[in-house]
Amino acid sequence: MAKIHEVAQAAGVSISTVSYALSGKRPIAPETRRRIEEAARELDYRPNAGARMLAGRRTQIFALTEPFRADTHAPAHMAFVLATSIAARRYEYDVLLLTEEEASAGMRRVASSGLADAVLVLDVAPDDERVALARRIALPSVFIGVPDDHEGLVCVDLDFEAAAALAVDRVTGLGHRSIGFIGHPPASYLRSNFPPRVRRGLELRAAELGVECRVVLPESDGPRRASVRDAVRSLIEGGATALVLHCDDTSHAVALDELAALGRRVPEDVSVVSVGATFDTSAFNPPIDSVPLVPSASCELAVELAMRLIEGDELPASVRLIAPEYLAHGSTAPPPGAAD
Amino acid sequence: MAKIHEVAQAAGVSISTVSYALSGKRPIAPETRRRIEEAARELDYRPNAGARMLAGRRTQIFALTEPFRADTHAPAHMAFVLATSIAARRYEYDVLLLTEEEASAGMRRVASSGLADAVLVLDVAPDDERVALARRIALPSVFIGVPDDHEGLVCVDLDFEAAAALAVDRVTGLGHRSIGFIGHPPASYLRSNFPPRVRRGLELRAAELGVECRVVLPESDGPRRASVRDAVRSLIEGGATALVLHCDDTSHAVALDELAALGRRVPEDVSVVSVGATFDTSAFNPPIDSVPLVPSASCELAVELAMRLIEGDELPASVRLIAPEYLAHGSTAPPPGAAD
DNA sequence: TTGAAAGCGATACCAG
DNA sequence: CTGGTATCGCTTTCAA
Repeated sequence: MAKIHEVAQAAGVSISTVSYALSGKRPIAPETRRRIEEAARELDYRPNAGARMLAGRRTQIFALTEPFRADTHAPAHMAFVLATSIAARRYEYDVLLLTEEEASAGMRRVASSGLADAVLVLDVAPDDERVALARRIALPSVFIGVPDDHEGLVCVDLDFEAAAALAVDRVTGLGHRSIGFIGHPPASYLRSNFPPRVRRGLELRAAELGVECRVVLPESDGPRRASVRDAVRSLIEGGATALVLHCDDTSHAVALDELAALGRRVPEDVSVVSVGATFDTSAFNPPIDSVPLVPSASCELAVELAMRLIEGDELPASVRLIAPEYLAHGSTAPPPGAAD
Repeated sequence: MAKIHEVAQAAGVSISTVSYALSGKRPIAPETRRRIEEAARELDYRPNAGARMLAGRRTQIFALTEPFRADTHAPAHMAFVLATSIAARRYEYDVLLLTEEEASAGMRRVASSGLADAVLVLDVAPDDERVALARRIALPSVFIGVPDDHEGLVCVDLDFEAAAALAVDRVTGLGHRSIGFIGHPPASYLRSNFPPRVRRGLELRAAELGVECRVVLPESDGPRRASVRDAVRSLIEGGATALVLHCDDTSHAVALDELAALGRRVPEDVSVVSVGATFDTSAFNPPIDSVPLVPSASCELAVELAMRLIEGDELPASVRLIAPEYLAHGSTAPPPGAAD
């Protein structure tokens, strides 16, 4: 824990010169800068965090609020936390965790104690209580996800509707006229904001294109994942030649397994596309086409917006939807019997 | 962001009195204290974090290092992070996240900038590089998990060997003479420190008691989780009347499913005990006895030890193993054909 | 291009 | 039981 004073002494300059040399906030003679940097390195000097916060009116910390809900999907959630942390480090920011009940009380606490410069809101619910809080506190905040009432907020998210539409476009373009959709469990459509958006995007585009579309929302637990299997079977037997999946990784695996059990090959007999997955769909057997939800994309944008808010930029409150991308892995083809 | 000065003014006292009243570090007249507390509440006053760190030489922050490894089990990991955060809040501490490459570089950074008062080390590998770091930095650290070389460190963990032994004791006490063990995938036994400890505890106690014990370490992915199913089948056909499980939740479900498929009832035909699970084994069908790994137990102890280190207590470097507990849920019974 | 010194907002010592 | 004030280590204005 060397202090700036020691660095100054070692380099034979004043402390203000050290500060400026290290922050780059004003020009320093090359030779002086060299001596300072060397001294700093030798002493393993880093500005004291507390002193910096106090004098610099910058904490270099983001508060990340994440209410681990009962139905939070752990792997996806972890990916977002990790992506946020990595994005933050690019700006020399650290991440402070606010969990559970603390996700709200903590926001207030952090705001009034000046522990963070901005709040990043994760795992957003449609009627999220953090919306009201974000409006009241002094800190800028960015939502990763879109609550129902988002007036005056800065939100970032994948354009889930466009993502679903992209999947529909793909298989429709290949000639499919009947699409089966396997979604999350029904309860998710009430608690989370994105499942309905995927569904809506799918149904809207299907209607626009005049293709048939059947939706099933199976429970994703239970013995042998029976309801996912049932869903696959009923959709296939109902004539679907393309399956669009928006569910967890295990349900993906079960669905593919059931297709195999039914003797349907992918993509020769059935085309399959995954929408909004955070896991690697190319690792399945066979690899599955995907319109993924990329945590780093959302989190990098969120962090960038947060930085601009911190710097005082007046960002227009708005929902920034990230354009989806289609990743082909060979799981789609024209439907069986299609004229080439 | 009210300051102490405003509170003092509102309450008609000096700022030092406000500070003392709020920190409780010296006696204050009841009436004075009342006025101060009211003023603080009305102004939503909280001491500025930076100023507090600087003047008080306490950051009220724990750094939590967690290198999201590729094979990190997300739900378990999340449970530990959450438990740590909750335990920390009991002492009015916040948690700063250090992930990825930052898990090491971040430790150094946080130590030399005085951003945290202590480091909590999660997801410990047998040959963890953070061990060497912990020895070099000025901050106290507590490991949640036990690295191979833990000399001079304070470590906290479940007594996995005792946990496994407890499971063996249970079924042996009921009359079982042949135990089947289904563990994590083989790779985990190299990368993590606890799977080998469970296995060792199991085999040791089985040997002591003179009961047969067969170990299978199935891959936990793959279509239909075939290797878990194979494991169950081969163990049962090999004569095992009791199954000890130390694997992820899905593998548990698959194993139970396979038992059902084989027509074996639990516990009438086969007894089942789970060891080291962080998930709720009573939610399976049927509910499964468990010697659980309780994140809150480990994390609360770790935080308590960290607090004592921060306060300057000279704790002896040591591995604190938490005694396991057996939770009965009705999945064990005497083996079929046992004389009552 | 550099230095001196005034804060930043608490804590805690020294007085009274 | 309460107040004044030095101090924490840095950033940043003001001056040279």
